Amino acid sequence: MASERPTITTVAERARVSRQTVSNVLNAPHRVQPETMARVNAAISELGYRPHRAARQLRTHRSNLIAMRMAPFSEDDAGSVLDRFVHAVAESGERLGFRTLVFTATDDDDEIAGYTDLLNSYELDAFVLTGTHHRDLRTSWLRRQGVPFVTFGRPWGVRAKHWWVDVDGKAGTAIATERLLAAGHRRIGFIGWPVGSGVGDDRRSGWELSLRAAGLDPSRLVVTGENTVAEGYRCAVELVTEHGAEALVCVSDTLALGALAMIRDRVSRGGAIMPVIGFDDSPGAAALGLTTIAQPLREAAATCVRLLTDYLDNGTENTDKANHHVLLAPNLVIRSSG
Amino acid sequence: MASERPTITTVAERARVSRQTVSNVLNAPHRVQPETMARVNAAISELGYRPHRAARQLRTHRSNLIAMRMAPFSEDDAGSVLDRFVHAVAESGERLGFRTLVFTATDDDDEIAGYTDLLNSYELDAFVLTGTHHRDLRTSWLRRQGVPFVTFGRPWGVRAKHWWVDVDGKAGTAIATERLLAAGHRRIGFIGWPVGSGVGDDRRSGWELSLRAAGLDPSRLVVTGENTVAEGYRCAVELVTEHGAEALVCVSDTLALGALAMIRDRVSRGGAIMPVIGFDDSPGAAALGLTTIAQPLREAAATCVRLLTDYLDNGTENTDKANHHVLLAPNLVIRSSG
DNA sequence: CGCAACGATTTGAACGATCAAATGACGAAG
DNA sequence: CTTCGTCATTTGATCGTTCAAATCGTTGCG
Repeated sequence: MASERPTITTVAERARVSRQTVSNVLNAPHRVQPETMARVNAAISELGYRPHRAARQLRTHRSNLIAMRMAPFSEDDAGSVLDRFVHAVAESGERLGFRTLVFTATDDDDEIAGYTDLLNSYELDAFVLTGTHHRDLRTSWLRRQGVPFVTFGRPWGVRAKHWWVDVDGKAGTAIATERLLAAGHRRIGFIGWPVGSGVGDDRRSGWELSLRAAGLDPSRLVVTGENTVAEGYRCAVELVTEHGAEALVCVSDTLALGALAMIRDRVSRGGAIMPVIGFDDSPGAAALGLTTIAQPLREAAATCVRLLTDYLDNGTENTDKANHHVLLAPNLVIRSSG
Repeated sequence: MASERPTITTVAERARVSRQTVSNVLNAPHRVQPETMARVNAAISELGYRPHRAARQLRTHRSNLIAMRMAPFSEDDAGSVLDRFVHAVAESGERLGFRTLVFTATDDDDEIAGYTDLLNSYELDAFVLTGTHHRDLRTSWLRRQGVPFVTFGRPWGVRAKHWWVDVDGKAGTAIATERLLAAGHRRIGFIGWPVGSGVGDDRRSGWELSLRAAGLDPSRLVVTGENTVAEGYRCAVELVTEHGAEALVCVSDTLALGALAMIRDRVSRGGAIMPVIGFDDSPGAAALGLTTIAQPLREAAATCVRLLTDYLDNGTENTDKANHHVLLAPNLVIRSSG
C-alpha cells in the first residue's frame, strides 16, 4: 500500500538529474539552474520527499536538535514558568528548523552527565540552560568543551563570559512600585527571598531604587522568607502590623499569594484593602486575580533560539558582544489585587 | 587536546577484534565469549566510546526517540498537569534508553502535520498523545499509518482500539465524596463542566454514584460552568445558597479555587466553614491549601513508556488486551480545605 | 586556433553503524 | 579419517546523505 519512502536517488531519477543536484537544490540553490531546480522541486513534491535527518547528520555532524533540561517537579510556581519556557523554545525552534529534545536531571552534575551522552550519542547542536546560579558548574563545563549554549538567566556572580538572555527583574519591580506610588501609596513593603540569590537581589533592587527615587526610605520595609505561601502570609503580617506597610510588592507569586490571603483575611475582619503585586504570572496568580509582573517568555525563547543560530552559523568569532547579552523588559499584568 | 571521537572501529582495533564483534557486545552479548567481551568492554570504557545514534538509526530505522506535543499555553491549571506529564515521560523514557522530543501544534490537523515530518525526517519510534477527545482525528490517522502510539487518556466515545493509560476520574471523585460522607455531610454538591466532555462526565459519575450508594439523591446538587475561577465562584454561590449544599466536590482545581474563594468570603461574613475538594493537584491548589485529587503522573508516564516498548518489541500481535488498557487510581491530597 | 577559466552537473568516496553471508576452529558422528 | 554441524568471529555490502574531485560544455581572450 504505502510505497517505499522516497530517497534522494528516487527524486534524482524522476527529475533526470544526479543525486548531488538534488542535494544542491536543497542546500546550495545558487549552484543550480532555474529550470533544473524547477524540475527537481516538482519531483520532490510529487514524491513527498523529505531528507532523512540521520543520514544527513552522519555526514554533516549536525543534528538540528537542541536540548533543554526540564525543571524538576516542584511545588512552587517557578516550575510552571520554566515549563512554559520549554514550550516556547520548542515553538521558536521549529520555526528555524530545530527540534527540541528534553531531558531530566536531579542536579548540576547529573545534568552534565546528560550533556555528555547527548553530545556523544546524538550530536546535539546546542543547549538552552535555565536557572543559572552562583558558581554554575554547567556553564564552565560547556565552555570548556566548546559546546554552543545560551542561558535563560544571567550568569550571577562572575562576569558574563557566555551568551545569555534574561528578564530585567529590577525593571519589573520598579514598574510595580511606581504604579503603587502613582496610586498615592508611600509605605510600600517588599517581601523578598533571603539575600544572596541573584534573581531575588535583583528584583529587590528595583523596588528599593524606586522608593529612593521618590525620596522615600526603604529600610524597615523589607522582610524575607523562603518561597512558600505560608511564609508570604507571615511576611505580610510582619510588614503590615509591625512596620505599617500600606502596599506590597513581592519577589514571587508564591509569596504574593500568601500576602494576598493575609490581606483578604484582614479585610474580612474590617481592615482596609491593600494592593499586592507578585512576580511571574503563574497559573495561581491568574486564578486568584493577583496583579503580577509577567516575563515575556515567548520573546525570551525566540531570542535564545536566535542567539543559538547566530552562534552555530558564525561561531563565537566576529561577534558584537552587545547583541549577545539580551535583557528583556517584563510587563505588568493588572488584575484585581493591585 | 580533545582527541577524535572514538568509533566502533577504534574500539575494535584496541580490543584486537573486528567491528562486528564490538557491535555484538552491544547488541547481542550472547554471541560473544566472556573473555572477548571483557576485552571489548575494557576498550569501550577506556576510550569512552558511545555508539553514534545517527549511524545506527540509518541502518536500523530506529531512532530511540519518542515525541509528544506540548499543550498550548493556557491560563488554566490543566496545562500544568500536562507539562508535568511531559517531564515524567522524559524521565521514564531515559531509563529505557529513549529520548523525548517535544513539538507544538495549534490543533489536531496541525499536530498530524507534525507527525508526518517527524516520521519522515526523524523516524520517530513512537508517540505519546495527551488530551484525547471525542472524534479524535489523530488516533485514527496514526492507526491508519501503523505508527506505534499510546494515549494518556481513554478514547472517549468509540470503543478502545488503541493502547491507552488513564487515570480513573470516577474513582477519584468517589474517594472525595466518601471522605465528605464519612465526615457526616449529606448535601454534597458537585461543580462540573457542561455535559459532553468525556473527562468531565466521568468525574461527575463518581460523585453521583457515591451519593446514590449512600442512599442520597444527587439531583439539584450539580451545577456546571466553564473552567474558570469566576465560574467556580458563581457555581458555589448557586449550590450553597439555592440548593443548600454543605460540602463541595469539583471537577477541576480551577473551579474549586473559585468555590474556595466563595466559601472563605462567606466565612468572613460569619458563615459556616465548608469543605471543598478539587481535582488535579495544580500548583494553585498547593499554594492555597486546597484538598484535591492528584493524578499519579509519574506512574502514568512510566506505564505509557512501558506500553510503547512492549509495542515496539513485540508489535501489536500476540498481545494480551487487558494489559494495554491501564486505568490508574488517583489519590487524595489532603490539605486545609477539606 | 588553442587554451584557460568558469559554471552546471555528475561520479566516487565517506560518515559510523548493522545485516547477511563467509570463514575458521573444534568436536561429534559416521 | 572424513564430514558435518555448531559456535565465535570476520568480511563485504549497505542505509541516505554530503563532500571533494572529476567531467562536460561554453565562453573569453591572446
